[in-house]
Amino acid sequence: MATQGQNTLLVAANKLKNNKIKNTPQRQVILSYLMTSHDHPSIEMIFKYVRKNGFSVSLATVYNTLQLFVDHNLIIEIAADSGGHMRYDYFEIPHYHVICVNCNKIVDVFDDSYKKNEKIATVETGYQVLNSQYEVYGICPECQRKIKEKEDKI
Amino acid sequence: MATQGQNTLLVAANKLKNNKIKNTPQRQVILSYLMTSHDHPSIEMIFKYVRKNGFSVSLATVYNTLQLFVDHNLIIEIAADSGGHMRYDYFEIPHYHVICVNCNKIVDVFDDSYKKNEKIATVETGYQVLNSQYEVYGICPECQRKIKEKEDKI
DNA sequence: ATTATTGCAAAGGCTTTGCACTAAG
DNA sequence: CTTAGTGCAAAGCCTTTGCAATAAT
Repeated sequence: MATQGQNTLLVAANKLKNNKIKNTPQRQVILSYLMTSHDHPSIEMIFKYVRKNGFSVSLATVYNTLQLFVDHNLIIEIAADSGGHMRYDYFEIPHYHVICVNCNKIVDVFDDSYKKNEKIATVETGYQVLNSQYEVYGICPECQRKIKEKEDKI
Repeated sequence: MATQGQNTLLVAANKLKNNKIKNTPQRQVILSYLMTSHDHPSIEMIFKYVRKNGFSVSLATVYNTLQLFVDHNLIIEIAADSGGHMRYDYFEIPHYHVICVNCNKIVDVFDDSYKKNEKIATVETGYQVLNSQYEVYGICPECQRKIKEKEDKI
């Protein structure tokens, strides 16, 4: 988790301006974090990150800001991890998430073929489809190794 | 939401026995509800349903029981609806969910083609894939109608 | 100058926990 | 008979809310 560079803050500031969202330091930092990291952070991770980078924030502001970004379709909420926490992700390019059920690590797969199912869903249900999400659950390579080590000891 | 028939309770009881889960009235009713309804109920819906059918339950038991069923892969948790509540679904035949962002109504689509992406995910990430979920968000036909009526009035 | 955002602290709501009672195998 | 499940109430945790201070355009 590197310290926020000045330039990514400017990119975020521009994104806010384009979306007619009032610029505040908190919003810039939160958005730039979501844009540049692949952490898929939780509320708490975002809260800590902003403070670690020398900005003031309250949890209330983090909640407000994320809701605002979701409403503007800048980011998406990802289904709760196994601790029951929502995770957030900047969502410009369609992709899906592969989630480790052991350590909750989330990685992206940039393949939008899952979106094809939206057409089928429209026809089958009559719903006016707005978007869709695909999530894969499994065990990450690191946890596979750890589990194997444990088993070998027995 | 029809009253629970005796036979579906027996089916549920058998399912529990096959999974070596101790049979209790609460578990039978909850499982039979999930097996036969297409409600994709929330915790609260399940709680009310069980009491409405003349059985005693506490919320703690509902939470315990659902966790138990999830652990035994009898049911799945569906991502929170817009009220932030988890929804539960009996999951024997692969299918995905189409969720109304307005009224939270959930319908099934019995098409398992989304599962194909699991192979891609395995290759791309090295994760040992256990399962995957696909969710489509949109507006149900009924809400489309309601929204149209409102607009026509303006 | 005007309007929106921030942040604190308190309130709210959902979920979990501990423990005594009761039921299942 | 032994082990496990249920249910109540209390505790815990996350999220939301109200309002005064502050910052953005």
